[in-house]
Amino acid sequence: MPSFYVTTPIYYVNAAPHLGHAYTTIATDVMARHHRQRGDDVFFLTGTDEHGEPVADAAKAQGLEPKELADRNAERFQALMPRLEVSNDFFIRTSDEPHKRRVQEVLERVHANGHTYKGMYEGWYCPRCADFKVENEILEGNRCPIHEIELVREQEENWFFRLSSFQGDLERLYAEQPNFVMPRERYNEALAFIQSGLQDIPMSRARLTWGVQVPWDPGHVFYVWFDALLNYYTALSYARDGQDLTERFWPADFHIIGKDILRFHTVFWPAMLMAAGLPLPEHVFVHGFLLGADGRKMSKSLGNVLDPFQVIERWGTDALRFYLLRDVTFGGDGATSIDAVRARYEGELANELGNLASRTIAMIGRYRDGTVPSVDPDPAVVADFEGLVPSVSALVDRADLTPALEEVWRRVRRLNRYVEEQAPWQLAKDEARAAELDRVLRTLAEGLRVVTVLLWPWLPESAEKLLAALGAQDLSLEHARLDAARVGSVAKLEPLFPKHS
RNA sequence: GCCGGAGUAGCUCAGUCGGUUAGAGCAGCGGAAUCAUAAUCCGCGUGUCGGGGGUUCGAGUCCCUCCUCCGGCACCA
Repeated sequence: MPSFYVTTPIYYVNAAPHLGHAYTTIATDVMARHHRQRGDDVFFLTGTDEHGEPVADAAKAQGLEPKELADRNAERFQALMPRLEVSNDFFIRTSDEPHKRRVQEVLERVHANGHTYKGMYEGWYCPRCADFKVENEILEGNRCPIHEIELVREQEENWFFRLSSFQGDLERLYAEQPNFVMPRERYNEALAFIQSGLQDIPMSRARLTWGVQVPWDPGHVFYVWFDALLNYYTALSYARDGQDLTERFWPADFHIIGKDILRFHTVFWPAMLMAAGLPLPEHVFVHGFLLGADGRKMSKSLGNVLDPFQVIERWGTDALRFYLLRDVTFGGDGATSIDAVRARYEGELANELGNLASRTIAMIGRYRDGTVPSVDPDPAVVADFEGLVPSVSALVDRADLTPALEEVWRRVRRLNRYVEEQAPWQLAKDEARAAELDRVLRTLAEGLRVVTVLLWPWLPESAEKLLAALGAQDLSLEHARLDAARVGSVAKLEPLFPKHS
């Protein structure tokens, strides 16, 4: 049984969950569910990133300990998962003790392998924040973005990671594994960055305590990215009590990320693993940004933000999942709006799929008392479904989730067309054509079942409801064929995607 | 400035290695049907494929150049 290990980024607990978090998580969930249907041994990880200065600062501002703030916000992210119908196998928090111990082990190895050194970091420092500021956040006149006071030039002794020494190895990795970073344009972007020359990066902070302690120099904590990236590796060691899943699942098949964190995942992360002597993930897939209806970046001040919870309340979680992966090609940027959600919901989920289910079940009920005739399906439709499963699988393997969905949806449309072509209500009037009607109903029942099984990763809730009505709950792709004859009798079903809600 | 991306029908976009008359969905107009959540199905597009130049028997698809827009430019998570 092939294993499949897929991850979302871990979400920084300084912000509240929003559409962007939902988007990445849903996409990753679709991949995980699809692989489970294939019978793969799947592990799907998500979680929260909790260390670092922003959390420490925010906690201080609210009069809390960092851990208290992290607990509070991590809970909100954990609560998000069931609301999105997300089927993660574990939820990691970087404040977990086993995570911290494992981070120390791995980075101790990086240190022992000679990839670190003590150096001097010099930068603009805010005495009030007790922290360094980076060039692009500094205000005009060299002032702190928070306190607006003048910054001073200061130095701090830090541990550095010899990123520069991995330039050749990284270039080789990119040459040998052209699918290490996908899609192509992101590969180009990452490679261009590598080729432009890599500098060593600080890997510890001396002035901060909210983090993972550097084992060989306890006055320091690791810079948060070193601790955060390692979650993908550490989680496997303690996600299941008394079991270490590392051998079974490492290296990861896919890290799904947004383009805002490209550099960390496509450059620092593989270098870090190389330095620790660990195998590298197969693929980092970088998706785009969801934009406002006006095609601009979503922002509260522009008022163009799509609220995922509003969508869920009005149309349900499946509608959100479907919309996000249907209307915006996964990988690229795309505009989003509540009107577009409604259009997809009514035009496709309700009118096409929902109505196909209603008319199919109703006709089997009306003409055959709810029992699907035991005859062979129509060869013409069988032919149109030929190769569907392999082609969807191949697309999901490349994280082409939008074309994969389109591939299935074409069959939904095919079935509605089939109803019109055959006009079962005409056949029903003529006893002599009973065999034809039998075949049409069988074809529709199985066709509906097959598309529903294939749609399950995108529409888990509705698909399960529909399959229950068809009395065929088997989700495995092995039986996603028209001739599998799984549907025996059908049960009445309320509209799957009601309108006016 | 440098790097990456985008510019294709009213709207949103797809176009893999360059190859038959450039596609889909939506919206619009016309029609058919009545099993169904009045849901479906069929028909209807004279698009300078951002501008210009080049390579080629042949370019939306490769090269050069220009224009417009978006994003990134490392110690911010």
